[in-house]
Amino acid sequence: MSPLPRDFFARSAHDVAPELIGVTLLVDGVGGPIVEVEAYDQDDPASHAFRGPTPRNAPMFGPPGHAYVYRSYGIHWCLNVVCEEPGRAEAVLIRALRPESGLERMRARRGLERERDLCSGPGKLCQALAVTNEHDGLPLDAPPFELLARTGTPEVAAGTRIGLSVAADRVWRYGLAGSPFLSRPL
DNA sequence: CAGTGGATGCTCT
DNA sequence: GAGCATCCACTGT
Repeated sequence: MSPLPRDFFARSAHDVAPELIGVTLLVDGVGGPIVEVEAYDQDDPASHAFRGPTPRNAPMFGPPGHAYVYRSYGIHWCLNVVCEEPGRAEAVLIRALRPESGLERMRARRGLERERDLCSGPGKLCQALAVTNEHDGLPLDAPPFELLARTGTPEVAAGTRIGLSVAADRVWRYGLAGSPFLSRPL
């Protein structure tokens, strides 16, 4: 597998999101192919970028191809990849992946055995891959990150996003059709 | 299964 | 001071 092209993220999050399904994400060698993502753009009331730049969302207004990591509900971390429609702040939330590499490290970090539950949600995924605010703003084409292009063309399904109190009806969630590693079916 | 509620900390109003 | 881009344990069918 080869690294993603450098300009992969220099596009709208709506174009990038479905193409991330099947891309392998590794952090310090731990991870696997992405099976679920959600897109967020600047005109989106559910997006952290909606109300303009703040200290927290600064990476979203920075160059594409970098990580945006935020704390969720005071407990979990969530990982986004920053995209760039020219002049806009956009990102794709990585919600789930199929555990493939570093299974034992994932199990130890999660305190779980079941493979299906290791990375089936944004908070779980960050715990399994040990992603924290220390990764906020880091480039995705340099260690500890590794993104490997997919080899085939997976069947991508779309659905509504999860856990939102506004703009919950937008069909901006993408996943590998039928995968048992999704946070929820599509 | 489905539904409910608590944990917990930070950001922005 | 309110409100989270969540997860888990617990309840009740």
